[in-house]
Amino acid sequence: MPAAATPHFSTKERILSVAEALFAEHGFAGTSLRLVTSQADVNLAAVNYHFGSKDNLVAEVFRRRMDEMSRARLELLESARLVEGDRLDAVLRAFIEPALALSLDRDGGAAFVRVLARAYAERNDRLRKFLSDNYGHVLREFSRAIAECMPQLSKEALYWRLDFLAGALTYAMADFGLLRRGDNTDEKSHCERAASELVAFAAAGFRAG
Amino acid sequence: MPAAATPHFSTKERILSVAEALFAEHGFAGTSLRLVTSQADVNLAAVNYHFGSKDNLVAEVFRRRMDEMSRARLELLESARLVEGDRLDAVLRAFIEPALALSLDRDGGAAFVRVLARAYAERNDRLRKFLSDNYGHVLREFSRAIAECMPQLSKEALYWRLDFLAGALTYAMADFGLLRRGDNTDEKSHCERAASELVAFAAAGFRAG
DNA sequence: GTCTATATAGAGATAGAC
DNA sequence: GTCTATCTCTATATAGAC
Repeated sequence: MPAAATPHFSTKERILSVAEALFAEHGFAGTSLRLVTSQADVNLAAVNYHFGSKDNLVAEVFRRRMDEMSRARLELLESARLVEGDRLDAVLRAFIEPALALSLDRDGGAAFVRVLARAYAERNDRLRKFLSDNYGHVLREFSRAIAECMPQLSKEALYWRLDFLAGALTYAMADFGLLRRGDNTDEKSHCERAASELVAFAAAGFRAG
Repeated sequence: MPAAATPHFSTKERILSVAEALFAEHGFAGTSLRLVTSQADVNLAAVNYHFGSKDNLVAEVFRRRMDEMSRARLELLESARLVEGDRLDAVLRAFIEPALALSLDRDGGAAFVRVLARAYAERNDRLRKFLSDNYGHVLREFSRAIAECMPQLSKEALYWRLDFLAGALTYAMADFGLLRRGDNTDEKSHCERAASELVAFAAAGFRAG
């Protein structure tokens, strides 16, 4: 499963894929470059050659997935704006489904969802600034779109509920649940169930009170 | 603010308080024992003397808060069972408010809420087993209580919604939001607002569809 | 119970040959 | 672009004096 088994990818790509999987499993600080390079079957010095530093490697792991996910979210959001009548469900699906798509992606997307959850927990200022600078506008777009669906909702309540949604989405997609679930369902239907449950849960939550 | 300023506490207590704050900020792997001992103003060897290992120190940081929080949750849950009519709001408050109380606690409880969020993101098997073994029964009690409030809800939907609640609670309490909020509210009302918003959001979510 | 000193290992980063 | 070798720093853990 590590990229060592796919030698047709460049050294740089192999490093990124292996780093993503290891960051998901051990965190950023808990993943050494030695572990990354040995699993990627490249030389230890290759990380610094291609990325300059461990911090830059972390940022590149994010950029590779977030650009695509943000594009997908904004595109679906545009479609949702065309929905007649009550658009809240469509807007929420536009936020949730690209994350679902990632977590169904064979090529490491599932690991990246866990990396995202790690990033939330990190107080690392450089990482937070990188994410906020590069992808904060996506959250702001959704904030605006939901506000248009729910004009009677106060700005504070809207922000809280967006936070609740982001937290629930990240946890559920990263499969951090502490209660055990039956293992007789395959990953695909598991994730699709999660997405539709979350859309229903969040839509009701946004419409509350 | 670090416990170095409170020398009336034992070495062991000072280590626990400082470790909690540093784990919240830098994570478990990102926090070295050297940083802990220097900020706690104790000798480097003291950690191994009092706790045996870094892993045991992590576990003790959890035990110190989780025992109390779990007791409070279960006690409030018992009270909620006495509520006439629709108990869902009371049950959810029993789950949410002890976390709120922690995050308002002056003596490091606020840091611990972030440590909890870290624990979710950790795939560390020892830590997950420790938490599941020692505190899993609390979640199971809440699962049962909510099922009693919502007998028409399928078991799968119940588990998903509990996951969404846990995720939303952890994120909101740990203040991980990426959208910026006004800073003109003090911490206490900020947290109380979070709790009441979350109770309303989650109650509507559980009642959905 | 607390200290110094150190054993042992592993980290990130870089220089310079190829 | 990739390698070996190594610098420098830091980590956890422990032994043994006080």
